[in-house]
Amino acid sequence: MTKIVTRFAPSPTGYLHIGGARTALFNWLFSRHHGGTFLLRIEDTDRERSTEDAVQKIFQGLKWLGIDWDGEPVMQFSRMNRHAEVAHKMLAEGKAYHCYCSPEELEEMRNKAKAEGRPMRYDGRWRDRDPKDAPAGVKPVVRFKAPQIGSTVINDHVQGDVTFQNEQLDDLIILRSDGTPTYNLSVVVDDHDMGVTHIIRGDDHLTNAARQTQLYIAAGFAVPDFAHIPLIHGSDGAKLSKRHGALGTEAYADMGYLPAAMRNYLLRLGWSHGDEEIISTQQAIEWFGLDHVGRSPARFDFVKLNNLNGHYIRHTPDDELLTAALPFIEKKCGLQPNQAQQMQIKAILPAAKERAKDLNELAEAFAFLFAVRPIAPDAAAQKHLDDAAKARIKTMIETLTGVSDWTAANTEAAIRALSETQQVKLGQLAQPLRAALTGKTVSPPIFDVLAVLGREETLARLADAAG
RNA sequence: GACCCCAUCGUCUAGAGGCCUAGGACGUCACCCUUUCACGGUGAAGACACGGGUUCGACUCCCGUUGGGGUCGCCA
Repeated sequence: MTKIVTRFAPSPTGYLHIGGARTALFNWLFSRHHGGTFLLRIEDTDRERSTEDAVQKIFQGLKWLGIDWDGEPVMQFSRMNRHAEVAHKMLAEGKAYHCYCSPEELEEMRNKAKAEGRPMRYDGRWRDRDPKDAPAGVKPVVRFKAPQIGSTVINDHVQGDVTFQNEQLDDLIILRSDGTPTYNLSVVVDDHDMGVTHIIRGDDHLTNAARQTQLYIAAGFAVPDFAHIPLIHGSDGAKLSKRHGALGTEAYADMGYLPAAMRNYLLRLGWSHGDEEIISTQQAIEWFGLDHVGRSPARFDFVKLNNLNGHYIRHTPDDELLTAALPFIEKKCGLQPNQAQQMQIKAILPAAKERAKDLNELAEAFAFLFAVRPIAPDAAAQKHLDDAAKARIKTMIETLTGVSDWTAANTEAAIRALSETQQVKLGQLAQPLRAALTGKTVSPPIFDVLAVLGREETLARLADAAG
């Protein structure tokens, strides 16, 4: 059995978007499952649109997701000469030819085809023409002499056998008039030279697969295995746009998603293993295969991502979670927590992480710790601070002042006792307490809040609220 | 428009002719837990797009219709 080689081949024209991330994940998982190799190739042949910044973003995005690649990334542009070499060989073998059509002529062909309701097909006017007819001063492109009869079939691991009639495919340009290779040629040559055995990529390349198959055959290369995975759609079923989540991975990092959650979400989008939902990366490597990749497009759903992210936040060990949350805490709380402050955060982290769907929410849960007195209650909290509540707070101050050993258990016991003697429900004491101490109606368990705030700060905040 | 692909609860999906009274997860609703919000627990509503075949028997196979998507560049 030959060693499996997969690759991810993005073009560096923007960020690593979510669809690309999933493609990379599938390739990575597939190669890791088979103990194979996963290569990275940057398709930077479009000099106009490719940027170094985008290359770095792709690297960072993959690293964030925890996807590592084998060896150095291949920069496609640097292999231009080799691509051209293959084209020239085809030319010499009569498998390709010079075409002297001007862009205007092509445009005309396109318009005519459109007007007649036909798809644009190059009509092959230079295919068998004598090179002596070449107009002077026109630099020709090189076109591939594609088979005109018969059919080309892709044995796709996801889509099954897909047959294209060769007459549907025209003679594509493999070398531009300036001598540079075009996409389909470059991809074929690179995938062959890199020894890629399995090409796993988006469904949008399915027609390219047919053209590329013809190229593989003409070049005398072995045709690799294909797996065209369905595209990811937006929540409305339409093409994934930015507002749907077609963002770069760094945007997801900023939104406070954990890489593990993202991996799990992306994995389940188009792939399944029975009823399994929470799947560790280790497990994914063990289970992943092309046979359970779905054939229909999936919609990107933030709600489910949030649920998964919440799960991973809850199950991340405190120390690890704190490290991940620190940048968010700095942003939300406006400070870099010192040692003592980190201790405070850690004290309520177990309670806070039960409540957060992302790292931003988690960080917000700590904001009350560092709020400066007097605390400004939000509108909802304000409602719990009416005159009756203030009176109760005054009583609670007296009660709490009597607590000698300031622990959550002791303050709770004191307040519970008070609720009984005063004949009020615990909630009527707890909510004003929460509002006065955190300025919010939602917080970690209130006696944990008292404990972490400490006696002095608690009493001071209560005094502020009592007016 | 031509070619190609797809079609199970709102969403992600299980399902390889009888195991399906169609399962799980998210979401929704109800109840329980409870100092808030969460978490957790229990339960409910909720789908095989439609029409023809094939078969003793179709969610599963075939054909068509409808709907959705992709591709039609000297971009990748």
